[in-house]
Amino acid sequence: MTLLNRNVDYAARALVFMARANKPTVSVAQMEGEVGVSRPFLRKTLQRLHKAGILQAVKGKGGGFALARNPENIRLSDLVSVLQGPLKLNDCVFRKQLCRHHDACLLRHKVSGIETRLLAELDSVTIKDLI
Amino acid sequence: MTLLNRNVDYAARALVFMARANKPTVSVAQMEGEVGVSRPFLRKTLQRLHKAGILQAVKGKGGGFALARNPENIRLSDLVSVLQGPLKLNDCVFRKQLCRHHDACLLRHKVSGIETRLLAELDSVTIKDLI
DNA sequence: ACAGAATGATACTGATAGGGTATCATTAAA
DNA sequence: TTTAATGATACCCTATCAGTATCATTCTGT
Ligand code: FES
Ligand code: FES
Repeated sequence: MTLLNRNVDYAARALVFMARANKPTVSVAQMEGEVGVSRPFLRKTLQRLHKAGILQAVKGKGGGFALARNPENIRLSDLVSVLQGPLKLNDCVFRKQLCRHHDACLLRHKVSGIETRLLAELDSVTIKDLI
Repeated sequence: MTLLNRNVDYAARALVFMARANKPTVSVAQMEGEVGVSRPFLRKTLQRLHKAGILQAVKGKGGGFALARNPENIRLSDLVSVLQGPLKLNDCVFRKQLCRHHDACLLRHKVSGIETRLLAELDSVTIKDLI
């Protein structure tokens, strides 16, 4: 199991770079070196964050990306939910009816609690924390 | 991201079933109904747990599987590490050199802390808790 | 007007992991 | 010797991960 996939990894580094840059926009070309991933791939990732409202984008010459919110308002959980999709609960939690005694199931409750606390941890880390 | 895959899900149910059964061994045929998965698949899963020393196995007629340890000594983290492999850290944590400032990296430390606490949670749940 | 630099959108590819089936060998009880 | 069980492999299909390629669009500077 991988907690964070590469997209989240790259995105976090790129966003930290942007937060530090103190410029209206930063182009992918300027970031690729520091982030350590090819330009087209990083671009696709940042486009997804743009669609999700986490980044602003300016097209055309001199354009690029910028944080759409203050760094302290962009959370690791935001990146995860956009780039890895929502945290899927364990199957019996998700698809009810998989086993009987669904409501009383202790595994379900334990796992649900663990996932809630994991999400809270991902929520508690912001881009500002990483600068 | 899925915290627990189906193998872990099925295995947990099967192990709880065995713990409750109070018999020397339980065959896969006896479990498949309660666990809700096909016999060959459940069998493969339990064989892996046997290889890992978590289950005992008795071949031949009347045979089956049994817990190799007391239920309070079999942890959710055991099932996860056998059936999902070890928790892989985020890429930059794992493959050093991916980005510079590796030692000082805050993302790395944050994620590492989150993963440690997640593992501790998986460690704290035993089969006994689920009976 | 035009060239160049940037993102938007989409399609494609290859590798890996998840989820599952099928088959044959081996063991032991009845 | 039949039958019921696990041991060990070899497959298969599908989805996700990771990355590339291409063309369209928009904006700036000359
Ligand atoms: S609800 Fe299915 S394992 Fe608990
Ligand atoms: S060590 Fe690579 S992102 Fe921190």
